[in-house]
Amino acid sequence: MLSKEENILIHAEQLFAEKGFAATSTREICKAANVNISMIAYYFGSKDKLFERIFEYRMQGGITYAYQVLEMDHLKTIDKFLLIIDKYIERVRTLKSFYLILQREQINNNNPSTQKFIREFKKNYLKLFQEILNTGIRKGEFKQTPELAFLHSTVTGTILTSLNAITTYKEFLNGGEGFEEEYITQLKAYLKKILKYLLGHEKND
Amino acid sequence: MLSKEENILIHAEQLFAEKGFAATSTREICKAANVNISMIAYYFGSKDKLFERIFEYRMQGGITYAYQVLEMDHLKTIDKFLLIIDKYIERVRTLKSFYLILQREQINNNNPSTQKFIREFKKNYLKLFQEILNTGIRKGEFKQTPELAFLHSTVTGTILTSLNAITTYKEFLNGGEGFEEEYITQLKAYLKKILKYLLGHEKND
Amino acid sequence: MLSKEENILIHAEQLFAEKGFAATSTREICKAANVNISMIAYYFGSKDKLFERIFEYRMQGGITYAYQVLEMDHLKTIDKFLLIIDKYIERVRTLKSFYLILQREQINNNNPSTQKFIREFKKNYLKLFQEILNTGIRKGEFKQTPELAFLHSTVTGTILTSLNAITTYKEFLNGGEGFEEEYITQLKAYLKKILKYLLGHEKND
Amino acid sequence: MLSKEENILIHAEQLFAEKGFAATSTREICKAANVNISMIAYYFGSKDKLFERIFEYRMQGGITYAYQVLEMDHLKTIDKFLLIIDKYIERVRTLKSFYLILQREQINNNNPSTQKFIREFKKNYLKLFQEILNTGIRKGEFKQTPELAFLHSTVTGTILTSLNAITTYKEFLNGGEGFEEEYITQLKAYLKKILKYLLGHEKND
DNA sequence: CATGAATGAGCGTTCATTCAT
DNA sequence: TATGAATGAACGCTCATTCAT
Repeated sequence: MLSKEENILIHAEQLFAEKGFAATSTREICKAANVNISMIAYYFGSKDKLFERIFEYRMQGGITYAYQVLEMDHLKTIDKFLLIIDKYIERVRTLKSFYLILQREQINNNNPSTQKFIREFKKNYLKLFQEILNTGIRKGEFKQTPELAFLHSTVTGTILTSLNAITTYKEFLNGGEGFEEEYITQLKAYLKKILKYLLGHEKND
Repeated sequence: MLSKEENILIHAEQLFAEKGFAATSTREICKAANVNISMIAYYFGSKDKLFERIFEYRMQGGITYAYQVLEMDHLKTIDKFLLIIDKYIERVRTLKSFYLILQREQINNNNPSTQKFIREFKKNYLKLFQEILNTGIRKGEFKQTPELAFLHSTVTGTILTSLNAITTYKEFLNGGEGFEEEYITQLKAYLKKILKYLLGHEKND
Repeated sequence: MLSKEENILIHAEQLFAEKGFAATSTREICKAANVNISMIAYYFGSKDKLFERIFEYRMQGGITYAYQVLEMDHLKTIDKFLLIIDKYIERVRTLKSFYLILQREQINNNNPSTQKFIREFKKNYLKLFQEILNTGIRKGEFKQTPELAFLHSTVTGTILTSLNAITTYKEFLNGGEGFEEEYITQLKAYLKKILKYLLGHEKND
Repeated sequence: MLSKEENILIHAEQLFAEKGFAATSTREICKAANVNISMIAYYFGSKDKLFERIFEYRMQGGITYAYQVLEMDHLKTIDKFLLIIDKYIERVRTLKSFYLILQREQINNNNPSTQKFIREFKKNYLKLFQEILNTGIRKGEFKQTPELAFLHSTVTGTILTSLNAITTYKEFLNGGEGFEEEYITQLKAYLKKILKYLLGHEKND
């Protein structure tokens, strides 16, 4: 059972994802959440702070799983990387609305308080990627490393773009029942292939 | 010399790019364009129609260059592809504001009239890519083709993500004077490498 | 030690004095009094009733001292009058906040319940003044009496205006330490002089 | 014929006078002035600025008449003073609403922008009074001068208090038709008497 | 003679748009 | 293919108050 506060948060997130922050009115959110118009001020202080709270709520613990994976000593570095990417894909799919907001905020640059979050978030991912590359190189598993910025752009760009456009692609390709799951499986395989190539990893599957 | 109408269009585009459609007021646009407050209604009918007009204005002839390239018979298919991508990168950089709007609108799904444009735009690119792949395969230049959706996601995702985040990357990498041009050159080389690999193209540079 | 109820009362009085009734929120009062937000409804019923209660609280026994003075048979009537005025000045200074509220309410005429209080209060003072004048005339101490309304206006008008503006005057006259006490002493002497003149009282000091 | 702007101004002044600034809503003002709810923002920018504009509108040229009187060389100083006071009384009666607002603002001290006006206004009056006193003394017409602050308090305090309370006094004194005009005449005579006494002026009427 | 979450009306203001010229 | 005054709906938010505990 959701608390009233979380209830507002979830509905706000969904509407912000669909329409954007400015185009979503507090009245709309409250109507969707079936709460009184003054509850946003009551629980969050303001519309802006509600927006920030969504970021706090969704970003906490976002990257911790990745570091747990890094410590799994029985795995090869490439598999750690692929596992982290799988996890990232799952996260984007689960927190679909939030990742739409996140992408939009990366395009905007007029909300200082969320920019701070996003910048930190992005730098954490860049550090993580760097660490993986270093490990792979040190262990002799990776023969080369591409420019970090481009590797990151390809991984996140491919994942987000392909997930965003899934319905367009489905339509273009006349996909039917079960399209999405098959699509995700293929996406993972596709990324695996690209990464192995980019990192100069020996092929063994 | 810009016509009054174009003058409004350009300023509107810039503001929409910076702040989003809903967060930009018509007053703001008119102030920026230094025109009377009722000029938007006068020239475009409404704020919504002004927005659509930006799409019409910027999207016309967007893909025609690509088809001219396709007809350059002296070029190898892979080089045609790379030329088209280079041209696309230039276009994104030149029409920076518009591509920010475009990306945001791809995330939104609440503006039917622009969705129509975007969907058409995207399908045109998918068709173009398909055509290139077919040609390359037919001529024996490409040994394999990845799933169209993923290829498209990687190309546009990598380009847009890396261009959007250029300042973040510059900061993260402590880049100085001339960073951007070097960055673009490297991006093109990086994409060339990935594409050649994905298409099973023989290495010759 | 103040009761919780009085605690609210005192803080409300101070805030109403500083900002006016309408501009002071119940939240503000409760915060200042460090009590729960529903305590005003609990103790007083409503914000309006709290305001009325301040009037009841401060006006009770306001004029009783004056009637005690009237019975001091060893005093000359003029001295009774001056004693009452001194006492009034002290009262205005002690209940500074309340007298600010009172003055403002005399200007307003949109609060029926406080208007009732004020009208009664003012009439009591007019009656008191009338009684003093009658006594003085009867005893042959006063040779003349000015129009009651004007006498009252001069006494209260001079006192309240000069006390309200004390900081402005201090600034205008470059007053230093001890300015206020000296100012009050002079004010009393000034009023004494005027009253003796207006009442045709023989000078003897 | 009033301009729309002045129309709003006059109705706002009246409502502010009756109920105070905070207790008067912009909707109320617009309803009274029979204009659209957004006209306040349109003409004045905000409710606060409308309030300030009332001050600018009413205070301009407030004291100029007094200085014209000062230059009437055929008049005795005491008559100049009395003429200025008569003019002041007329002004208070004509701009009744504004003087109610003014008095309330003198009690409040939480509106910096009007405080500035009022402080200046008051200091101008104090200077004027000072000038009159100096002239009277220099010419030998005045034998003494009371403390400026008290003289000012008595003059303005008596006038404003007696004018504010006119209905209360009328009620208390069972006044009928023509009460007010008679009351004003008596007030002027009363002030004349007090002033002559306070200034040590020879009696000649 | 207490609490604090919750309410809904109303606040000042901004919005895209319309209208008379 | 112009103007700017004017409109009324909607905005985010604050208000005094209520209600279940």
